[in-house]
Amino acid sequence: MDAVDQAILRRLQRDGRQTNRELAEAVGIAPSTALERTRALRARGVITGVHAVADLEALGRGVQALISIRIRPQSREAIEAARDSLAALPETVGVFVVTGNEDVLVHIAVPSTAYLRDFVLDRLARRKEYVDVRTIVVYDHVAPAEQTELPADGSASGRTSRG
Amino acid sequence: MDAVDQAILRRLQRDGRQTNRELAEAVGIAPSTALERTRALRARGVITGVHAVADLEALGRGVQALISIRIRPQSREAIEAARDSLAALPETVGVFVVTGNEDVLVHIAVPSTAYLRDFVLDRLARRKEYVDVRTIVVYDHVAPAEQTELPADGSASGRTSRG
DNA sequence: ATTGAAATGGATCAGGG
DNA sequence: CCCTGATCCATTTCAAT
Repeated sequence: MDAVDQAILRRLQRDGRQTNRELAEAVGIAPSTALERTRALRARGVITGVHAVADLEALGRGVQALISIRIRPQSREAIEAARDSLAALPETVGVFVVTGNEDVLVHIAVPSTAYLRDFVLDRLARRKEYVDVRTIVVYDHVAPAEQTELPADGSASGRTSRG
Repeated sequence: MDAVDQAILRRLQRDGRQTNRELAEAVGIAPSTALERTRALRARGVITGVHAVADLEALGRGVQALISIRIRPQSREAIEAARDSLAALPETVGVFVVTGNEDVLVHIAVPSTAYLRDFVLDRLARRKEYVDVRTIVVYDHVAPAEQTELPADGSASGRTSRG
């Protein structure tokens, strides 16, 4: 990942549909080179895909929630099964498998609070393998499109050690 | 949003770089029509953008966490300022503004647990306006690319009322 | 690893159903 | 609102550096 790769990645995260020519000109290389670099980023698994993003409000899903769940039994199999089954629901935006008091956190977006209630009560709380189902309403969710490599050292201001 | 719009949205969420021709053939309309439909989806705000997605592991950021924070004062201004300031950090993958005991939940991805420690202690816990900073490690995070409209009624199996 | 040029194929628009 | 067909332009390949 040299500076050119980083610039390409940054620009494609911002706009995944810009033409290869624009991209090449913006980063100062020939179109054929830009194409090869971009392909290499894909081949190395740095770029996993290019996706259109839909606005959840525009889809009539203006109510968002995070639902924490403990899975029983607390085995790898049960937790992975829960993760996949929850991720497959059309209401689901994301699933986190986490440490702490809960095992998974499900981010969902639904049309209304009535829908939210039915979803939680009828589809989650009823399952014997999901216990301690707790709902947190999400007022707002922002997700920066640009994800970059990080400098090795995270402390921009003030380290633990001084020497 | 008729069936054609939904099919277009679904396919562009899966692959935002497929050609307009492929798209048109897949959904069974002419390329010019597909172009117009796609533009309309953008114009209506259903499609907000097309973005390349980077693999956090490949970026050397294999350690993820969710950090819950209470904001003080608990005013709109303070919470929105915190949200924007947290979203602007290069470590941040997403920020949730939530109900409950905490005000915001920050999803971050960093290179190591040492980095995580420094980030939490030096960059968050030091701020007087962030109180009750709690870290949950994320073992796994999945986010389905496809987000669709939902049927008006969420209870696929078993309703509260019967008649 | 990068480039320039040639050919293949897609985006786009006008005109008509 | 949708399609057909023509033009223009981007993508892609490849030989050479």
